[in-house]
Amino acid sequence: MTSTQRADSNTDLDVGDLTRAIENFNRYYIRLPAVQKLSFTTLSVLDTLAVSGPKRLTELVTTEQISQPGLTQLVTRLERDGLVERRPDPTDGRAVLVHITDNGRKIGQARHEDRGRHLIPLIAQLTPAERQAIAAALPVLTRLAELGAEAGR
Amino acid sequence: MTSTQRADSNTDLDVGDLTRAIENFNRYYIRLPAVQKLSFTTLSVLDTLAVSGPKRLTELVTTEQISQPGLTQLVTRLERDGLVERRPDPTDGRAVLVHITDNGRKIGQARHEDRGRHLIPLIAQLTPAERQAIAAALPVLTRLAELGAEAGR
DNA sequence: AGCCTTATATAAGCTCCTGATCGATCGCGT
DNA sequence: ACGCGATCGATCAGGAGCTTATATAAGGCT
Repeated sequence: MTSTQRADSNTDLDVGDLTRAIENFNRYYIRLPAVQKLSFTTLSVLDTLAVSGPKRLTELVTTEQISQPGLTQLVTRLERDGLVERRPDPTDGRAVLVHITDNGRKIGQARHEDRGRHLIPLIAQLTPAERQAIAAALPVLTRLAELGAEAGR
Repeated sequence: MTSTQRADSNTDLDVGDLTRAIENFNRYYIRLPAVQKLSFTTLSVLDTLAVSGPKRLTELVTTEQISQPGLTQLVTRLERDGLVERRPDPTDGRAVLVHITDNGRKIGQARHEDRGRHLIPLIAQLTPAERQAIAAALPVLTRLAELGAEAGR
């Protein structure tokens, strides 16, 4: 296990170490049994709407990795299931604003809480120092994600 | 945003904070543009084989979230594309051992390296202290994943 | 008004998944 | 050694969800 990429020569954070750790963790985390079987794209759209508020279809197309017709169909299914609502955009007669409903929000929350429930017994097995290390890193991880989101625009 | 679940009353690591940070990061990380369009399941199987070595179909069925017929078909496609090989299990005439090929390994490696490449400029924007915090947490994150993998058995 | 552009919807076709079922092989009890 | 239930993997029919190509409708410029 040797690391090949260095972000900066005078730091001890190795990119290879980071991606490896993230992927190790996700290998476990992502495969946690799903409460409700929903496709990755579906969850991604609901998550985006929950975080960023109502969006046009075209806006969603740019953030989600799906074609525009695919998204139209997905939103139709989500609307049928009562997870989102289509509302006309008052400022543009062509556009549609997709709003998440309370039920739609619950989907993401339930998954979030369920995953938390799985992690509790694992965290209990860590030493206080280990818990401290993770806790200290979390804000930075979020900041990294924000930097990434900005870079993507 | 208040946290509701505490793993332990005398630690500062909150489960809600952890899942939220992980999900924030993944929201960015998972949506990095894919070099090659492959389904989530496909990548998951290749990853499992790369990490754990040759496996029976039935073993894979338990770790991947897919049905047995679905896996048989997936392995058939992967074999057609030269990413895995089916070999008979010498100890069991019914079983088949799925081996990953060099080309199959390259898929995961390419994605891994590509994601690292995306992270480098982000990491460069962090302060040394922030980098330090992440670096210190990585081994713990990996340990958490290991604990989770054990608990899942 | 005419025409190009933008936003969404529809249509046809393909890929990949699921449940049901089948043939082959294993391992165990007698 | 034989028979029988259990296990392993494959096949098949059907369906969900994606893609590309194209249609419809509204915006906006000249």
